[in-house]
Amino acid sequence: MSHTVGVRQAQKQKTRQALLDAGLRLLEEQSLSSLGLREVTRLVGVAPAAFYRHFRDMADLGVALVEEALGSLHVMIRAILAEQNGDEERIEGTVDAVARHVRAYPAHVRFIARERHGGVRPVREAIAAELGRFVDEVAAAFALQLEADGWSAEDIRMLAELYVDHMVMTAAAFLEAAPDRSAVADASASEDPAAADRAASAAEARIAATARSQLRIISLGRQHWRDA
Amino acid sequence: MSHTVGVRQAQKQKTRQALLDAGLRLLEEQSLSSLGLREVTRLVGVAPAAFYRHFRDMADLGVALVEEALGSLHVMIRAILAEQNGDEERIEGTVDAVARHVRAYPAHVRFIARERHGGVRPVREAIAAELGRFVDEVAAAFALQLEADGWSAEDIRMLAELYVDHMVMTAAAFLEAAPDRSAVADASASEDPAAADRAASAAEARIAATARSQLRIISLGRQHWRDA
DNA sequence: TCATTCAGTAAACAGCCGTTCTCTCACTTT
DNA sequence: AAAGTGAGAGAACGGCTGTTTACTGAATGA
Repeated sequence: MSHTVGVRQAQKQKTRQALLDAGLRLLEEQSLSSLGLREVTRLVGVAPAAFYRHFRDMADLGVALVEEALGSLHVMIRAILAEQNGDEERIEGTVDAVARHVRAYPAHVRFIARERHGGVRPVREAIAAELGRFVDEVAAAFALQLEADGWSAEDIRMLAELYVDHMVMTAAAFLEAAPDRSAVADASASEDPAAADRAASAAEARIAATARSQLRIISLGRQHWRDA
Repeated sequence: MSHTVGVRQAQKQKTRQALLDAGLRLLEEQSLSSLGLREVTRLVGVAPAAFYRHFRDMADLGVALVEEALGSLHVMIRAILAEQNGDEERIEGTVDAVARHVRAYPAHVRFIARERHGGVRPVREAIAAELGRFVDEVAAAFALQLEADGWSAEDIRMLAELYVDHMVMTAAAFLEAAPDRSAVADASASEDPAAADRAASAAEARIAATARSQLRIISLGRQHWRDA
C-alpha cells in the first residue's frame, strides 16, 4: 500500500534493530568489550560482513545502545518531575518509577550500569554525556523551587547529581534483586519457582524501603541546607 | 640466610603476584570478561600453561584481585572512622582520604568500579560481599552515636549504605578526572603537560567540592532524621 | 524499461584464543 | 645421597575471531 519512505530503508532499519536487540541480549551475561561481532550476527541470522552496513565496530553499536537505553529513561524522569505533590509523594513516585522501569527494561538498565565504568571509552563518554543531560533536567526542575530559597546554581546542580546518582544506584540494586533464571536456581535449592519469586520480590521490597529512606535523608538535608 | 618458608613457595607467590599485577594493568583499558589468559602470561613473560598453576581461570584471578583491591580500602575506612572530630572535619577527612586513595591505587579503584556491575558473576559477588563488610563496619561505627539517638539497626545500615555508595561514586568520579596520558592528549590540543595537569587538578577540586557538599546534605538529613 | 544503488551473501585470510600434553630440572624431603 | 615434588617450558590441537574480497539480486529512480 503506502510506501512509507522506501521498502529498502525499512528493511535496513529492521536488521539494524535486530542487531541492537541481539547485542543487548548477549550483553546481559558479558561486557561490551568481550562481545564479538560474529556472536551478534550469528544470533540475528545474518552474515558477519553485514554488520558493517550498520556499525563501524562494536563500540559504535554500544553508543547506539546508550541512546536507545537512555532515551526511554528520559520519559520516566519527566513523568516524575511533572508531579507537583509533596516531598513524601515525590519520593514514593520516584522509587516506584525506578522499580517499574527496571522491570520493564532490565537489559537496558543492566547495560547502562555495566558500561558506565566499562572498558569501552566511547560508550563511557556517551553514558556520561547522557547522564549529564539528566542532571541538567533535574537541576532545572529543582531550580524553580530552590532558587527562591537562595540556592546557588552550583548547589542546585550538586543536589541534582546526588539524586541522579542515587537513582542509578537504586536501579542497579533492583537488578541484582531480580536475578535471571540461573541465579534463582542457585539461590533456592528447591525447584519451586513460586518460592523464588517470593524471595525476589521480598528483596525488591527491602531495596525500595532503603531507597525511600535514603531519599528522605537527602530531602531532609535539602530542607535544612540554608542553615549553613 | 633465613629460609623464609621455602625458596620454592616464595618464587611461586612472586609469579602469582606478577600475574595479578599484569592483569590489573591490562584491566585499565578493558573489562575482565575480555581479558585473555595469554595476554596476561605474555606480559609477565611466562608460558600460558603456567597460568593454571595459580588460577583456575580468569574469574578466579578476578576474585583474587577483588581481595587485593578492597583489602587496602579497609585500612582507609578504619582511618576515617577513627577520627572523633566534628561533622565538618569528618567530611573533609573522608573526601581527602578518598582522593588520596584514588591517587595511590588508581588501578585498584578502577577495577572495582568497573567490575562491580561487570560481566563476571563470581567477581560481582565477591565485590558485593566485600562492600557489604564495609557497610557493616561503617554501620558499627555509627551505631555508637546513633543508637543513643533512637535509631533502629535497619536505619543505621541504610545510612551506612548511603555513605559507602557515595564513597564509591566519588572515587569513580575522581578517576575520570585524572585521565591517563592518551586522554590528556585528547583533552588539550596543546602539547603542554603542565596545562593538562592544571586542568586535571581543577576537575579534581570541583569533584571534591561537590562530594563535600553532598556529604553535608546527608549529614544534615541525618541530624534531622528523628523529626519524622 | 533500463541502468543504478546497495543490503546482505559466501568464502577465504591470517591471527589469536584456551586447553592439554609431555618434559625438564631446581628445590625439598627422607 | 637418593627419591620425590611441582613450577614452569614448549609444542601442538581445534576452534573462534575481525576483516576483506567479489558476488547476487531486489528495490530504486530516470
